[in-house]
Amino acid sequence: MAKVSRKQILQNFRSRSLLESTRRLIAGEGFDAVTMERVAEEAGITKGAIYLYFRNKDQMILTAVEEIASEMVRGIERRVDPQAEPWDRLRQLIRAQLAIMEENKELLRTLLLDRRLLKNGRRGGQARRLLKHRQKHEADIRAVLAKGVRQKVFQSMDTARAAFYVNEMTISTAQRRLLGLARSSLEEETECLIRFVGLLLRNKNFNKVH
Amino acid sequence: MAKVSRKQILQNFRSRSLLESTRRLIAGEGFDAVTMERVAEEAGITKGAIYLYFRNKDQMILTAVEEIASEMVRGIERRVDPQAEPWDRLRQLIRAQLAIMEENKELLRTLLLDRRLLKNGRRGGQARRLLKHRQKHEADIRAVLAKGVRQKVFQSMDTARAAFYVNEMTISTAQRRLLGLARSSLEEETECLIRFVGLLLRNKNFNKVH
Amino acid sequence: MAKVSRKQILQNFRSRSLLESTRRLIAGEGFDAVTMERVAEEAGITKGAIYLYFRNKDQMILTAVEEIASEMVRGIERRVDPQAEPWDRLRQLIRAQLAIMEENKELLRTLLLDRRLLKNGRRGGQARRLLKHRQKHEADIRAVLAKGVRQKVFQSMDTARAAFYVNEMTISTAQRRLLGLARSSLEEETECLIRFVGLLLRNKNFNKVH
Amino acid sequence: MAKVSRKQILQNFRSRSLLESTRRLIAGEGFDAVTMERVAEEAGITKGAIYLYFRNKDQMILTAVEEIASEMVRGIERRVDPQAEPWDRLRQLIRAQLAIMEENKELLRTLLLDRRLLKNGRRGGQARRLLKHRQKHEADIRAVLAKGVRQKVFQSMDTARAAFYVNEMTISTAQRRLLGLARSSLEEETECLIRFVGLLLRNKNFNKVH
DNA sequence: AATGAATGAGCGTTCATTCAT
DNA sequence: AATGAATGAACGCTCATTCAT
Repeated sequence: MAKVSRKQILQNFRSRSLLESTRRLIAGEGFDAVTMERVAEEAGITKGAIYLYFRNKDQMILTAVEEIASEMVRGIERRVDPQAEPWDRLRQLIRAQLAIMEENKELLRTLLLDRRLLKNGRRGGQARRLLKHRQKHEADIRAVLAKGVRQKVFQSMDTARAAFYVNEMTISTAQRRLLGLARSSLEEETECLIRFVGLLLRNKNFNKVH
Repeated sequence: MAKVSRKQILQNFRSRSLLESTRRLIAGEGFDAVTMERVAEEAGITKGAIYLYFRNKDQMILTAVEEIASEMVRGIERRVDPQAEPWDRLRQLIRAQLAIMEENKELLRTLLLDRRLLKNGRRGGQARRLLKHRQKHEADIRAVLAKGVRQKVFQSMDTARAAFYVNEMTISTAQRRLLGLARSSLEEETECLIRFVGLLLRNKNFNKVH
Repeated sequence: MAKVSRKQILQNFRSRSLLESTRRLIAGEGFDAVTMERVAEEAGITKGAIYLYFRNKDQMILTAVEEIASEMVRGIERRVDPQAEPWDRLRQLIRAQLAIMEENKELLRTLLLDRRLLKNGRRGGQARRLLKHRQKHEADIRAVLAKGVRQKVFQSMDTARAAFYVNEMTISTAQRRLLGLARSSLEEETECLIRFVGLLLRNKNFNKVH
Repeated sequence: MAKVSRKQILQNFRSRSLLESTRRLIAGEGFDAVTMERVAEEAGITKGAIYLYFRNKDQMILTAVEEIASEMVRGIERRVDPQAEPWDRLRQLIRAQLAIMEENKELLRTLLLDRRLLKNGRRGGQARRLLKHRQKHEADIRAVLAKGVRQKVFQSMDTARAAFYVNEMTISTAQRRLLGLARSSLEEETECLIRFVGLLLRNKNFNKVH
C-alpha cells in the first residue's frame, strides 16, 4: 500500500505540476503560449513525458481550464451562506463572484478574451463541458431568484432569463476591470452592480437595504 | 493629380479586396483560417504583395475587424430615428443592435469567442482602438438614457453605468444565440430583453407600452 | 535443477507470449504497428521487461519472423509423403506450400511486401539467417528434382536453378493472391501452376497425369 | 516567354533535384532514410521549400518511385527490336530487363525488398498506379507470347499466366543477384534463365538456337 | 508595383531505450 | 525479475516574413 500510494503521489504531483504550468502560461501569456515544450519545461520534465499524463494537448488544456472553472464555482459557493434570505444571498453571490474573479484576474483575462474552446467544432460536446460550470452557477442564481419570487421579495419574472442577465452583468463588470476600463475600486463597482441588479428585480427591500 | 488618384484608386481597391477576404475567412472559418496565403489567394494577388498594403498580419486583421465594428455601429445608428422619444429610441437601438448582430452572425461567432485582439499586451493602445467603437455605441445609449432621465421618463441613475449594462445585456443575448443556447426566436429574445431593460430603468411608460 | 527449470519455463513462457504478440501485430497491422509498447501490452508484461528477453526490437522481430519461416517450412514437410514418386511429391510440395501460405495469408501479406529484414546492411549476416529456411525448402525441392532426373522422369537440368525457379513461381503465385490480383480460386491457381512447372521439367508423365 | 520558361526551368530543376535526392536516399539507405530534412539538405534547399513542389512526403516518394518504374519499362522497350521474331524478341526482353535491373541495382535492392507502397491501405488505388508499369511490361511479354503461339513457334498456352511467370522468374533472378546470392556472372544467369523460359514455352527453335 | 521562391523557427506527437526502484 | 517513469531525438508539416527579380 505504501508503494502504491507513493506512486500515486508522484503521479498526482506530476499531473499537478503540468496543470499548474499550463495554468500559469494561460494566465501569463494566453493560450498560444501553451506549448508542450514550455509546459514541460516549466514542470521540470521533458515534452514526451507529458503524454504519460495527458492524451494530448487539447485534453491537457481542457482539464486545466475545467479545473479552474470548477474551482471558481466552488469558491463562490463556499462564500455564500445557504441560510441567508434571498436578497442577502444574491448579494453574497455577486460579491463572491466578483471577488473570486478578481483573485483569478490574470487567468480570466485570457479565459474571457479567448473562448475558442467553446467552439462547437472540436469534439462535439467535449469542450462544451466547460459550459456546465457556468450553467451550474446560473442555476444557483436562479434558485435564489425563484425563492425570492415565491416569498414576494422579488417581483414575478422569468427567473431563468433573469439569472442569465444577472450572471452576464457580473461577468461584464469583472471583464471591464480586467481590461483596465474601470475607474473605481472593486468595492464600488460591486455595490453599483448590486444596485442595478436590485432595480432589475424590483427588490422590495431595496430602499431599506440601501 | 489624375495619376496620383489612379494609383490611389488601385491602392484602395487592393486594400478593399484584402480586407474583404480577411473578413470572409474570419466569418467562415475563424481566425486560424486567416493565413496570408489564403487571404492573398481570395483577393487575387500574391502573398508578398500584402505587405505593400499592410505592415503585417496583425495590422491587417486589426484593420478588418475595426472596419467591421465601425460598420456595425454605423448600421445601428442608421436604423434609429433620432427624433424619437427616449424609450422608443432605446428600444430601436436594442432592436437594431440585435438585428445587425444577427446579420453578422458568422463574423461575430468568431469575434465574440476570440477577443484576443483586445489584449493590452501587443502594442500599447493600438489594439485598443477597437474599443472606441464599443464606447461610441455606449455613449449613444447613454445619451438616450440621460435624455430620458431629464424628461423624468427614466428614474435618475448613473447613466454611464446603465448604458454599459444595457449594452452588455444586449451583446450577451446575441452571443447566447450564436452559441446555439437560445431556445426562442430572435423576436422573442429581443422583446424579452427590452422588458428587462425596462425594469432596469424603471421606465414610467413601461406598463402602457407593454 | 527443479528451480532452474522453473525459471526456464517462465522464461520460455514470456518469450513465447512476446513472440506471439509480435506475430499477431505483424499479421494484423504490419511492421509499423509493432511497437514495444503494444507488444508488451498484448503479452501482458511491461515495455521494459521485453529487454530481459530480447536484446532489442530488431532482434525480437527477427526471432519472430524466423520462427514463422521455420514453422512454415516444417508445415510443408509434414504434408508431403516422403515415399511418393518424384512428380507426385513435387505436386504435393507445391500444393502444401500454397496451402500453408494461404493459411498464413495475413502474416505473409506483410512479410512479402516488407522484406527489409533481408537487407545485408544491419549486422553482417544476422538477418541472413532468414534465408536459411528458404534455402532449406529449395534444397527439398531440388532433392525431388534430382531424384526425378535420375529416374528419367524429368529431363536433365540444373536442378539447383530449377528448384529456385519452382519456388519463386510458387511464391509469386501466392503473392499475387495476397495483393488481390488473382481472378480464380486457390485450387485453380494451384493446378495451373503445377501445369507450368510440369512444362518446365518436361515431366514425362505429364500427359498421363493431367 | 523568356521569363516564363526561366521560371519553368527553375521549377523543373528543383523538382528534379528533389526527386533525385529522394532516389539517391532510397537507393542508398532505404525508404526510412527518406526524411524531408535529408531530402531537402541533399537538394540544397530547406525542408519547408519541398512543399512548394510536392503536396506531401507520400506524394514525393510516389512520384520518384513511379518515375523509376516508368523509366525502367521504357528503357527495356528501347532495347528491344519490335520487328524481331517472337523468340528473339522474348530473349531481348529478358536480357534488357536483367540489364536494366542490374543498372538500377541499388534502387531495386530497396524497391524489391520494401514494397510497402503497394499496400492497399494508403489511398485506395493511388499507390496502385505503381502496378500499372509492371502490368504494362507483362502485357508486352504476353503480346510476344501470343504472337509466338499464333506462329506455332510456342506451344499453345494461357499466355497471360505464362507472361506473369516469365516476368516473375526474371525479377527473381535479378533479386537473387541483389541479395548477393548468385554465384555466376550476369551473362550466365541471363542465359540460364532464357533456357528455362525456353523449356516453359517448349520453344520449337530452342535446340537450334542453343 | 508585384511576384513567388525561399527561409527558419516552431509545433504536436511518437517511440526505442534506459534505469532507479 | 519486473516495473514504468522518463528521456531525447526524430519526424512531417505550417506559415509569417523576406527579398531578388
